[in-house]
Amino acid sequence: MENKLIYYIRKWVDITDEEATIIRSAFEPVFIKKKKDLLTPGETCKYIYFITQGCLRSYFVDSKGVDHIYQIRLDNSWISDLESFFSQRPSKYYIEALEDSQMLRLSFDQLEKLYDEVPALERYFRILFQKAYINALERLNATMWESAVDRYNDMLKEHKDIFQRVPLVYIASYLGITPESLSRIRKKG
Amino acid sequence: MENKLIYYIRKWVDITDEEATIIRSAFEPVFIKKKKDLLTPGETCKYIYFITQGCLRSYFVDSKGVDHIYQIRLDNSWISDLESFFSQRPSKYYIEALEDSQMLRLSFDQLEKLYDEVPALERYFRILFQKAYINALERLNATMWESAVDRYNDMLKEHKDIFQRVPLVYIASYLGITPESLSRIRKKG
DNA sequence: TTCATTTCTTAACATAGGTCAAGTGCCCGG
DNA sequence: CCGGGCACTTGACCTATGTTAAGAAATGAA
Repeated sequence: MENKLIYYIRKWVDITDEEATIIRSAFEPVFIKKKKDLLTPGETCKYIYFITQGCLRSYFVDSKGVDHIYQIRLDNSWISDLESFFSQRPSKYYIEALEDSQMLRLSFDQLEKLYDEVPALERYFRILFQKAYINALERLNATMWESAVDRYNDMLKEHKDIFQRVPLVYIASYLGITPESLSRIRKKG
Repeated sequence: MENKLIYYIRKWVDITDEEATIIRSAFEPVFIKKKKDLLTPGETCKYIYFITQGCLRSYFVDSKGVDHIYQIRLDNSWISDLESFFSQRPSKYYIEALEDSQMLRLSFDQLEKLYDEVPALERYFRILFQKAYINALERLNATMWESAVDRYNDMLKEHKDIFQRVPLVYIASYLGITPESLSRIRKKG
């Protein structure tokens, strides 16, 4: 399980076996049951999580009580509320398991320590955030300027795996539309 | 001019005077006239730019010939097409000066070299991308779930400086609406 | 100072997607 | 193996924002 993490880190940066050992020991395995929350609003996000198995969503609830999902993450990716995590201040978001999930978590202090001990890890996160940022801008452009139909088709093409594991209500929210609209889009396609 | 850059870097990471000197000498000053392009689609983005004075926009042109602006940047911030820059492949975007602008530019190779010579700079960019990513997600949530009126008011509050320097057509595009809509919103408010 | 261009506004009409309400099917816990 | 509540669909109607078209106001180059 920790080796999976090392495997994914090594896709982007070189780390020695000694460094790998240091990294492995800084993480702590955690398990969460479907429908349970990893984070709730008001709480400070103490960890970043590497998902080794499972599926989670991040969302906020508006004044009318409606969920708005901005992230759905599957195995071998990271999840957290970075805003809360890096500022160590209360979060606005929920993070909830959509399946029973296994993760490796790393605390804020451990991460700061690791950056000094293993500079390659700081490079890894630099690359990770860089890619995440580029991605977020792409998604921003798509939500601003593409129709719901196009966004749906793009998602079908690039994230078929999510469709096989996540109820359509959540996918609709992630796409920025209502379940009713998604249903109509699917009917035509 | 280079000192301004060092000043802004030191807001986030500690660097020695020696390191500052190395950094300064890796950048090259450039000037661009209003309405001129720093980057056009098809071209590979060879530099990241720190704006010391001026204002620029990043945008793409859709199949109907309409501009869609996703970034407006003023003095003391960075601009580039990171997707093209980091992959060193052709860009999809324009970057254009909205005012006569002065910048410091850093090439891809120079940056890679700097990361090794000055690890604190890699930390700086890790933090920069991290913040940019958090920001992009906030903006994504806003465009998905807030009305145009709310987004306009948020922007008025947080980027009043842009309103004083940039024509409303561009601000409308940045907000994801038409100039006509923005005009109506302003009439009421 | 003048003319051309760019910027901004207004109004009438069009449409994508939201809202509300109801109904079907099906999964899972007891 | 039953029953309640999710998950999904459908239809009628609504609204925010886009589209088209025109003109007024501001800016800037000659």
